Amino acid sequence: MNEHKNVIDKNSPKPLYSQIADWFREKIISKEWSKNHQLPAEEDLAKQLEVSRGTLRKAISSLIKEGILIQIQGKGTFVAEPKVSHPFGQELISFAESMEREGIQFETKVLEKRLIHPNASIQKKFSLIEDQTVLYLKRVRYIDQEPVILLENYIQVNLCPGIELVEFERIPLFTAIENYSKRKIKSGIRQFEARGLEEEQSALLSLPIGAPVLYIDQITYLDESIPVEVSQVWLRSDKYSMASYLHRD
Amino acid sequence: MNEHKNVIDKNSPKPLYSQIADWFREKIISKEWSKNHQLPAEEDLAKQLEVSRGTLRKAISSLIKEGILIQIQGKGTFVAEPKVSHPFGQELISFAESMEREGIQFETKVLEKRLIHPNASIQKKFSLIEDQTVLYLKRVRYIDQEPVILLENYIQVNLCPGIELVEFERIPLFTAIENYSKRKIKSGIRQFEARGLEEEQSALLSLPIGAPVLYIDQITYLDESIPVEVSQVWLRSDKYSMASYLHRD
DNA sequence: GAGTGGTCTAGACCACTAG
DNA sequence: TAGTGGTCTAGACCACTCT
Repeated sequence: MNEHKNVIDKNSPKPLYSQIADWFREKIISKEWSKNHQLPAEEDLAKQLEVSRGTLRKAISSLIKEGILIQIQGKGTFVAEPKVSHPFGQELISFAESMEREGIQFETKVLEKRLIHPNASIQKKFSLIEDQTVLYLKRVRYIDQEPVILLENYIQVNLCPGIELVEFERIPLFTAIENYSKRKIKSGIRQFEARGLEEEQSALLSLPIGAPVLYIDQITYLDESIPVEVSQVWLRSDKYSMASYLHRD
Repeated sequence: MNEHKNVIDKNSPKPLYSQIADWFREKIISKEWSKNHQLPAEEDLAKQLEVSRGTLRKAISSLIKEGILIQIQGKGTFVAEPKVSHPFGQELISFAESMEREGIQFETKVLEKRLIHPNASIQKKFSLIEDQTVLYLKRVRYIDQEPVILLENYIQVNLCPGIELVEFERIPLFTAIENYSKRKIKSGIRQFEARGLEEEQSALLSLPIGAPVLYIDQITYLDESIPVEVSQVWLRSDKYSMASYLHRD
């Protein structure tokens, strides 16, 4: 009768809508549901999954924001055609998480990792009043042996004690922050600019000085608008351009 | 008893949650609710507005995505501190709409407006098979007499007949598309890159050749994933950088 | 008319925060 | 313990699409 029962665990602390969304993503990534596939009607699907229609709709809604599903009133719910790579719908995911989700192979090289006193600009972003130390991280990401992303991160160590010991070659920064702070990352702001490469950066990204790159300034927050991480990212947009799905209410 | 009754019109075709969201925006923009102001509890507010808590939460949720409100479990709902300018939360709004909402004065100069046969790259984005004509628009936007944005738009005229007569100096493109197509714009995709200016563009934006600018490639869709407009935008990110609020579920 | 998604309701219980 | 948001339910009715 109920072939999907096993995928939903009502006793898990993870919300049902989130479990359902994960299950949809799997179906779609595995091509079990390929593009333009029509999903069962909401009412039927809700019955099969033994959840209310509202819960199901919350799951669908998050995938619409990611650009993975589309809904047309009177017709149905369909798997969207993939339009672009590297989408960052509304969901705050790190570059590493994004690449992993897309199945892109990459390597991370840690150039620097040390505790520093941040300059005034970083302090301001953290709303720091006292002169506290933060963990400074400088990394380059390679795809197919080519350098594509240069990242500088500043992490509030007092919010995640012990994080300075993490091997950031393998562990995604967001994972480490959530583990060591024992809290969840809640939101973030990304600001997009275009910049010409300076000498030091140009060597690291194998591009000439002055070459235009996407520059992203990011602040990541825990609950209650507590800033936990500030980063500056230089991105070769010839190799990895970023895209956003937008919707009009 | 009920001081807010007048703001919600249950007979309007506009959904209640959307009316409530507009009402919140007004309260916040007018500073009646200033930053860090705590909103009444959801249950109380729902009673005052004579709507269900679910409807109220849907309105709040859209403002959270825009970065205007934050919610903290156990504490309450608060007006967020403005963090950046030019946010494009989840909402698909045009550059003109965005600037208007922020109260930025700008001027638009139309450099070209004519029907053309688009090249292969544009045709592909429209998924056009036949060789149809589209309306080509080339505009520059000035803020404080300085050129800041260069826009090239390609509009499917057969979806919005008559749109070629619009005075685009005054009328926002999205408004014109919705009026002439008699349909609503539903979604869009923006792809961000960094590019160096070419000669012609550099003259229009008053920047040297090769200067890095934000390049945004956008496709706008009506219902059912019908592409109605394709645009290429060059943006002086020293004058107008774009920011996105992101949230983690 | 039958089938779909879009909106809305009125509850219920849980998780978290603070005094 | 009281107050807050977070999740979930089981319905209802409406708007739209297709035949």
